[in-house]
Amino acid sequence: MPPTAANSASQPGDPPGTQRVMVDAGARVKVLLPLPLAGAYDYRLPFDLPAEIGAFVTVPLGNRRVNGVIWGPAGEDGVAEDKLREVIGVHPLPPLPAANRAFVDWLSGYYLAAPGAVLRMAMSVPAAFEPPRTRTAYRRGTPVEGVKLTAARQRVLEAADDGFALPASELARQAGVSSSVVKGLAGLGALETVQIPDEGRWRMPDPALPGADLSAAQREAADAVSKAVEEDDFSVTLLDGVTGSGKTEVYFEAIAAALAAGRQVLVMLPEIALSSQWLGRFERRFGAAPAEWHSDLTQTQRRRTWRGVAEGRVRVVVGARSALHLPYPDLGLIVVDEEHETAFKQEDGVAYHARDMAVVRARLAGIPLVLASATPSLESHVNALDGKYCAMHLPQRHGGASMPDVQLIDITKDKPGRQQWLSPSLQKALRETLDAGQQALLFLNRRGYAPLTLCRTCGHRLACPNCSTWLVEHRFTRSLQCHHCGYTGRMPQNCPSCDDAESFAACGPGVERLWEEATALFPDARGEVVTSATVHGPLQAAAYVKRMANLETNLVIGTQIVAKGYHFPMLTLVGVVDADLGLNGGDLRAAERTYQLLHQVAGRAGREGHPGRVMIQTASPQAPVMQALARHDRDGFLRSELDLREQTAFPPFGRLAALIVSSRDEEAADRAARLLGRTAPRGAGVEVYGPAPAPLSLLRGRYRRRLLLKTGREISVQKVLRDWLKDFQVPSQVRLQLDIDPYSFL
DNA sequence: AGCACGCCGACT
DNA sequence: GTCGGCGTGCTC
Repeated sequence: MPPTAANSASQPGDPPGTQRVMVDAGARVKVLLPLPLAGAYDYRLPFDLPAEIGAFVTVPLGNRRVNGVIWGPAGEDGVAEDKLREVIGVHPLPPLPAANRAFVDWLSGYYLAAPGAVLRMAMSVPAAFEPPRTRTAYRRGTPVEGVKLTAARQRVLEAADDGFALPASELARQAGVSSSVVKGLAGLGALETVQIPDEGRWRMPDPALPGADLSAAQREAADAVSKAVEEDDFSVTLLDGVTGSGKTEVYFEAIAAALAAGRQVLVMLPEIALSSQWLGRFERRFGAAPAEWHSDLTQTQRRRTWRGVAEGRVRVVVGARSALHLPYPDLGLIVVDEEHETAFKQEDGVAYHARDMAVVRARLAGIPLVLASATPSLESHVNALDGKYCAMHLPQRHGGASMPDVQLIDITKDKPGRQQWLSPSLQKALRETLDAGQQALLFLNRRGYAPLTLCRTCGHRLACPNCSTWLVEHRFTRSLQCHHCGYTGRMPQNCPSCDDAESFAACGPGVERLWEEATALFPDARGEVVTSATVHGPLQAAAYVKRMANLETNLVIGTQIVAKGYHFPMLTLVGVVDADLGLNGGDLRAAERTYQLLHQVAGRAGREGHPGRVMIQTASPQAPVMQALARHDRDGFLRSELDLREQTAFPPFGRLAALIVSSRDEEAADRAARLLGRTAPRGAGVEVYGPAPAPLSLLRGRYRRRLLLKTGREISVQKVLRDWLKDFQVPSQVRLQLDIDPYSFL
C-alpha cells in the first residue's frame, strides 16, 4: 500500500461498512488513550507503519505501553517535538468505526467526562488486542502406509478430505464417530495437526424463518418498524403496549429486516442476566442464539464477542448498557426494550443514560431505533407527543387475556394487625386463591427482615459505620447489612450503646418478615422468598421458574426482581404490600417510577384464560398514581405528571445537573461545596440549589454535599457548568462528580 | 488508570 | 540506619 494514500474505502477481509481513511505516513497523529486524561495525546506515526483513523495502536506512555485509538491527524503545533514519541504498532483489527468515534466525542461532551474515560468503555477487553489463542485442529495429512482403515477411520478421512482444519470434536461429529478415532489417526500421522485461531463460532440468525402470527395491530407496527429499517435513516419508533401485547414479536420483525439487509443489530435489555425467557424466544424465532454482553461473562467470552462484533461475524448482540460501546462496523438497528427502566442509567464511573445514548448512537450512525415499553418514560412520551418519535400503540393483550382487576386497599381503614402488614381483605383473597389451587405473589420492595432495628431500652439504632443509613437485619443469613456500601456484620447479642441484652425491636417489614407472617397465616402454603440474593444468576432463576411452573411454589414473596419477565398462567393474585414505599424521598420521578413498577407487578396477575386480580395496599388511595393504577389510566397519569413538570419547569421542560462534592474529611467537603455555592452562576433561566447534605450524607465513608443546577430548556447545562467550574480548583482529597440529567437523587 | 517521586513511622 | 505507607503529580 502506498504510504501516502489519502483514502481507501476498505481492505479485503474488512467487515461490510468499514471505511478506512489513511493517515499520512510519518505524520503526527492524535491518539486517544483509554485513560481519564483531558484529551488525546500526540504521537509520531513511523514512515513504515501505515495506519488509518480509528486504528487500534500501541503507544509508549511513561515507562509502559498502552493501547489506544488514532483519533485523527495532529498538525505540527501540538506538544513540543522533544516530548513526541512514536507509535509502536498497529493491531490487525478493523478500525474503530467513525460512528463509534463520534459517539465517544459526543458522550464526552454531553456528560462532561474525559473522552478517554468514555473510550475506556469501548476498550474494556484488554485481551481483544492480543493475538488470538489457538486450539488444536486436524486436517488431511499425507497418506501413511500400514494404517488399518476401519470403517470409522474411513469416514473421518472422508470428512477431512476437503482440507479444512477442524477441531477433533467437530470432525468426529461430521464423521459420526468419537473424537478418539480422530486423535488416533493423528497419532498415526494420517491426520495432520495444526493450530488454528480460537475465535469462537457464531451461528447466523436466520431472518427467513417464519415469525409469529401477528394480530392486525402487531402487523401494522411490525410493518412500520421494518420499513424504518429499510429506509436506513435515523428514526425513533416508540412501541407502546401493555405486558402481553406482543411487542417482542413486533420488533423481532424489525430485526429480521435488518438481518436480511446484512446489517448488525443491537438489542438492549435492562437486566440481561435474568432474561433467559427472552433468549429462548429469540432462538426459536431466528434459529440461533444472539451474542450476549453483560457483566457476568468470562474474559474469554468477552474477547470472542468483542472481536466477533469488530470483525462483523457477530450479527446480533443482546446486552446491558455496556453493549452500546462495542465496535459495530455495520450496525443497522438498535432496539431498547423496557426503555423506561432506570437500570439504563449508569451511576458509577461516567454517569450516562444508555437509552438516551442509544438515541445518539442511532442518530450518529443514521439508523433506526426502536424503544419498547408498557409504561414509557415521560421523556419518551413527550417526544412521541411532539412528533419526534413515531408512536405505535399495541392496545390489547395478545391472545385475549384480559387486564387484571385492580383494587386499592386503604390500610388506614382496612388495618393489618399489630406488627402485621397484610390487611384482612388481602388475607381473605390469599386464602381464596390458595384454596382454588392457584398461585399468589406478594410484592414488597424491601430485602431482609426489617429495615430498622432499635434498642427498646435506650433507643439506639443500628447504623452503618460507613453510610448515613440504618443496617438491615437479614435473618436467613443471620447478618446485618448495609444495602448501600455492602457492609456486613453479625447481629450483636447486646445493644452496642447500653449493653442491654435482648432489647432489640425490629421496625417495619422486609420480605423475610412478610414470609414469617404469611406462613403463620397460611401454614399449608408452599411459600418462597425471591430476591436478588435468593435467586442469583441464570441457574437459580431457571430453578425458580421451574418450581413456579410445576406449582411446587404457590406463594411468592418477592422484591422487584419478580416484577418482570416471567409469565405463570396459574398466578392469579398479586398483592402489593406497601405501594407508598417508592413515593418518599422527594424524588422527581417517584410517582412515575411507582406507576411503572406497580403496573409491571400487576401485569404478573392472570394470563391465558385465568383472570387475575391485583390488590394494592396504600395509605393514600386518593393519590393520582394510585387512582391511575386502579383505573388503568396510564395516559391520564402521564398527563398529570407532565402538567406538574411543566409548572415546575423540571425535565423535560427544563434541564438538571447535579454536582456531588465528597471527601473523607467532612470539613473539606463542606468548604468546597460552600465555595462552589458562592461562585454559582446566576441569570435568567439559571437556578442553583444548595449546597445541602446529599440525601445520603455519608456514603462508603465519604461525606457528601450536593448542589443542583436547573436551567431552562433552551440553555445548555454543559456550557453553564463549564463556565462555573473553569476556575474552580478541586482541592486534593475532595472529589467532584457531575451528573447530567440526574435520576437518582441520592 | 498506573507508576514514580517524596516525605514520615516500625523493623531486619 | 532502611523498608514501606499512600498523598501528589505526570504521562504525548
